[in-house]
Amino acid sequence: MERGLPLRSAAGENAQRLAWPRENRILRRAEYTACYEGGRRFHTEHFIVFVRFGRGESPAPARLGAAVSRKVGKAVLRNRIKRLLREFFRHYVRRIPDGTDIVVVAKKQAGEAALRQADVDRQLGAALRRAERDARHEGRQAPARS
RNA sequence: GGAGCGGGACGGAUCGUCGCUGCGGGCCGCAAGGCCCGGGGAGGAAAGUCCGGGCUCCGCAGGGCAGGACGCUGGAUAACAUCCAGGAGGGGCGACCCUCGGACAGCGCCACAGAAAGCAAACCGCCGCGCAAGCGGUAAGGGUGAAACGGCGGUGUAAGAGACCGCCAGAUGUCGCAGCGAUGCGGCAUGCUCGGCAUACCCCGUUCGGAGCAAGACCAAAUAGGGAAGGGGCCGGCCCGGCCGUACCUUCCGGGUAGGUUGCUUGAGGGCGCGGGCAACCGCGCUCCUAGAGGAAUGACGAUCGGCGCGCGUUCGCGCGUUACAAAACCCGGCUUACAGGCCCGCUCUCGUC
RNA sequence: CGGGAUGUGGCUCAGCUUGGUAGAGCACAGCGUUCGGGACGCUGGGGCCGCGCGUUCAAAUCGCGCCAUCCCGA
Repeated sequence: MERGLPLRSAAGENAQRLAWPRENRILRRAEYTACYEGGRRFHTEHFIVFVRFGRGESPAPARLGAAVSRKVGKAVLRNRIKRLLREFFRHYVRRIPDGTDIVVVAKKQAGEAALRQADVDRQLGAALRRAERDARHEGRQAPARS
């Protein structure tokens, strides 16, 4: 709440719920590509995070997309990493502005390390704070691009 | 006690908080949908995708060739490369394990060594004749090799040889008995003893149509159900044969969709009992319902108790570490591979004690 | 879901069809040449042929099962 991240609702009115329903997911390939090309990129120890503010549509909840390729590991491990990413998003979605798309790509090292939820929270939280700060620094409010 | 063989079943438990999903019920809403409650929610291999089927479409799924797969016998089964029972050969002290058509149908291969590697031959030898060179007779012995034309003993001979005899091993033919059969046991005859490799081609026998749930069906939306070029199309690759017929297919240009429902989980299904069968398995009766996602749900955090290992301790207990492999994607039957731990049953060998 | 290819010295590849000797180029080491280096010449070392089992007298080669990497089609 401090640190400048505004407290917004995830989807609809219920701001108290910590959920991750369908409209909060990035599904289409074109949306992923838009994030890769139009978003800011941040590297953490185990992930590459793309953040794109201000998607522009009127009902625009924040969304998350996870990309975990087969280089990372076998199916069980890949599923677990995706769930850890969703769990982070579920907890932090209230601090993310509406219309923000986040795509997280797992690096190969993510499979080799025994990740815990705390590790994911720390890395992605730091990346999001930097994205928010850079966006304010760049000019006006965060959703400046169109 | 130690070492081992075969088979079977399991593969953490409970609670709290926050989430996901589909089912049932209730409430709100014109609707899309939302909220609340209840009870479900990964595996023995879900894996690799190596076989076999079901199901769906190709109108029907025909004949031949090509190609693939399989390969002792009998049975089980929807089917199989699986399973059960048996046979033969090989390995192991043993429990037990492994392998399986055909080499007088053809085409081939057998390096090096060796005289000679497959049908006939003779390097050193041995024997006879000859002064010698050499000629002839031999295949017992030597040596080479993965493999060398049966083995042992005798008769015989110039020296030798199944040349002949006895026993043994094998081959071929034939007969009898047992068995559904693979095959086994036994008798007789022939001195026949002329190899191996088909997991290289091949031959014989059996078997196989193609695709695959992104199969397929329905609804909705969208576009001019557009233009150009080529090909008649379909029935696994080819041929025959058949069927359909102005549709269909391919490529390019320019556009438009790529949303929802269904298929989707009750099935060659699981458990128990009885009966048949050596068994695999089958039949009958009762009973149970046990994931259905869709860029893809079963997770995160915390607590307690377990299992195993190590240390302190050695009654209790305490601390630390560890708790595997691996994620359903239409569904079954198998195979193969991965796996922390422990559990049960039967059996073998060996050591010690009584 | 369906189909295909490749694993051989440090690197890039031959050899596999038709089984017996693993070879080439670059790289490496030594020597020569040069005042020295490069280039060049000569000599040399280096391989469990991805892993396991099988067939065979004998397997990089043939058969089966795994592992890894890469590429197509829907």
